[in-house]
Amino acid sequence: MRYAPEHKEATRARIVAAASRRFRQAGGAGAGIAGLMRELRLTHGGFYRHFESKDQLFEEALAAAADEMGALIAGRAEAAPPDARLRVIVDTYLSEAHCAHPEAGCPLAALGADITRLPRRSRDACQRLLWAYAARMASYMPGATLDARVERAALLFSAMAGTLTLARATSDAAARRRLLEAGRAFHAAAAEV
Amino acid sequence: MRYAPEHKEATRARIVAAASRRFRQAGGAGAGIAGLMRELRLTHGGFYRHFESKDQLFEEALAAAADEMGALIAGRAEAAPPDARLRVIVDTYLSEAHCAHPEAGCPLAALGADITRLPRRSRDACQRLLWAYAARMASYMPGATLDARVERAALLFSAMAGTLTLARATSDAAARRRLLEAGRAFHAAAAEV
DNA sequence: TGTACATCAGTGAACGCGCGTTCACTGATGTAC
DNA sequence: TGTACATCAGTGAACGCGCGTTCACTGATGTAC
Repeated sequence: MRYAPEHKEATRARIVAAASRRFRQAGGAGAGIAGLMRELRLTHGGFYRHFESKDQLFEEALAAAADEMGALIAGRAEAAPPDARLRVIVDTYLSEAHCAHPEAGCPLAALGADITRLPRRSRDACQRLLWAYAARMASYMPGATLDARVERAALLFSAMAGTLTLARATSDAAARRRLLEAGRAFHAAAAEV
Repeated sequence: MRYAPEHKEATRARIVAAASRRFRQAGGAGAGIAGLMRELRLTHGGFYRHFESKDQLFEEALAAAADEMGALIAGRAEAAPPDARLRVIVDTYLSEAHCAHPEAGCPLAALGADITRLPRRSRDACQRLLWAYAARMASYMPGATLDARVERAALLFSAMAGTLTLARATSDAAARRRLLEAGRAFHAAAAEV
């Protein structure tokens, strides 16, 4: 059947949004096209009217995740007084909520290792998205030059992503809470120089 | 045919060693039983004489990787004067060699995200291995109590694992080198308190 | 205004493929008598 | 000492399954005449 002209775009956006969640939840290999389309009450055959390949979807899902996470962090930071922003960023990133919900969280923590294993072409695209995400966070970082602030953002966020991953792998709830709490102090101190 | 009594143990060890490399290289989902056994010039059917499941192999491969990495870091640290050990650890971990060879490197950086997605039973076992790896590194960390040193090791190594993952995802060689170099300074400073 | 045709998002069966796992079998050696 | 049998690491075909991808088809709407 024929649909309204904005219909296709809306479906495409729904696919990207759902994929963004599912990839972060289950990993690049763990989330499949069929299950994704079933969630949206569509059939898997239609997928290729919207995307050339699963890799292309992965890239767009990663972009959406980086946008979402960037907006969340920027929103929290902007709402705080300037001298509290770094601490708010660290506290938000290493919160129990973020730890418990990888599907709504940082793509570097959830998908970083997957990106290292992508074919060259996709890895290049994903890498650019990751660094754009760091660049967006640069304005909240200390540093004399923009380059120094971007570098600082890349270091702080990658470091926090590692600690968040260890926390997510830690099944004991008390140990996980302790690690996150210690991580907030550790990374806040590291971020300040 | 019948084999010498030590033969089975030797084959098992070869499987674990190869799996440890392959999992770190390709990820938990990317490395399969058939390819692994083919590398060892065995057939995949024989695998189940040695292991109950792929998950069990993953646990043992992770243990082997943690042992290997722990021994490498401890060896480098022990060879350095006491007050240089932290810096040697950070320089070794964030070296270009470690970045270029995930298959011989830190299991937290290569497999951390995979561990968060394991079924509960396996995740518990893997989590214990990760924390034992941190505990082994604790003796080189500053801190008043053993708990504080273990926590510091967990924070430093998880943080460095995140930065290493970002470096591995960064396809531009110059940017990767810069990130690793800046990372060595950043994490060395963070580790010292 | 009515009719014929083009469009194209979505359908659902089918493709080949590799996965983890199972199983009947092989055959050299060790053990029992 | 010779013979019959048990052992068991490794073989290779087969299991069902889900994967990414392709494709002939559907059918409501828009367009051309």
